[in-house]
Amino acid sequence: MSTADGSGATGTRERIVLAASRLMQRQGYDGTGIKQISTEAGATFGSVYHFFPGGKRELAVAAIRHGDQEFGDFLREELDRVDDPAEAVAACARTLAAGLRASDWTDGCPVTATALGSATRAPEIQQAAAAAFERWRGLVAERLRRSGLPDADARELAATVVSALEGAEFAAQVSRSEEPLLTTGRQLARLISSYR
Amino acid sequence: MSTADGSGATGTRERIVLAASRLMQRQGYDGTGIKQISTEAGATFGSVYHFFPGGKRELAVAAIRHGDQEFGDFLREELDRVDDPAEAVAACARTLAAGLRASDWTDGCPVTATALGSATRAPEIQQAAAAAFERWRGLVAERLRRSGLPDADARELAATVVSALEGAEFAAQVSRSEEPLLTTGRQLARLISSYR
DNA sequence: GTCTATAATCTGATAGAC
DNA sequence: GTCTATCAGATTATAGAC
Repeated sequence: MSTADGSGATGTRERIVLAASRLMQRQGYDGTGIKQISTEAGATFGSVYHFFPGGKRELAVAAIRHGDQEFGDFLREELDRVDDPAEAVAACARTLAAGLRASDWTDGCPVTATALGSATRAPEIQQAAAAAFERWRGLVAERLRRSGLPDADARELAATVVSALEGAEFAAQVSRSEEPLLTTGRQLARLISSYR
Repeated sequence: MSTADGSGATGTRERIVLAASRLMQRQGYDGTGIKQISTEAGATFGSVYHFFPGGKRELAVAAIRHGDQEFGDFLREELDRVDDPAEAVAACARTLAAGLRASDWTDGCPVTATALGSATRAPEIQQAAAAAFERWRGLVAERLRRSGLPDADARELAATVVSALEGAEFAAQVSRSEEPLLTTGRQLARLISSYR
């Protein structure tokens, strides 16, 4: 279900956000033009400014919020698949690695590329990215608490897991190799296991 | 000593590379113009193309190589300051956090921002970034081996340390908080200690 | 809501004088 | 090696017809 009303139909606004998210994920904020976004979305140039009067900045914030949702859903699903939380985090890393390879190393984190570089100029973008990281940390922490970890430990571990996965995904992307993600996943599992 | 010949004088070429590295670190590849680089370097527009006939791409590769050197030197120095390798990695994270705050959260990793987004279009840039990560992993692994860790463990840990520090630095940058780096540093220290 | 035309500006890159 | 002028194209954004 990709629409708000659940009808399955994709409105113009939604297609624009989706295209912006995908393109900025690969090319960054400054590397992606509004013209390219509108073309990819099958919308006209004017439609973009009709739905996003704030222009590129407003569109980037919407794209980051979309990536926030997307990666959050991934984390929730993947972490619930396996009983052992340490093994669940390692599985996350493996799935991310497979996805990265499947996209020929182009589709990294949907938030990182968009926020990096534009953050200093646009506070709204930086804040949207910060909110995404905060939410992801919360999701992982919740999962760890559910496994019996004390709140303080769960929060520390969650922050480490999100940061490490983020960095490993970028390392894997530029190295064009699954190794950094797989290795980091294994070591994160070991770290989590040490708390029990 | 910032010059190749050790004289201390800064040539035009070197000033251009330095300015490019700093600006791309903050604004990314596409967000940084050659005009801005030449102005910041105190050089003329034509000088840039005199030293870098390959244009912006060639300049970006030189900027990444400079960042590679810079962060490599930092790692080497910082890791040699403390005897215990686990504590040394935590100290690295603390120093990075302090530097990030001191720059008002603008100066993240000198390689990440430059490579992200431009990597798909320019293979030379992606390769330069991959080489940087590889070198950093080697430096950390060497330090861990020197502390008595078996080669296999040292390599796994080194890859994890570099990825995690990278991700934590970005998380700290967008969150405008030292917390992600400090937390990740503590947990990496715990992980390393668990190997002994 | 959709679409086109256009304004105003900026970009990377080149040529050539000094 | 330094500097300036300039080209051709792309960029964000706006105006207004339909």
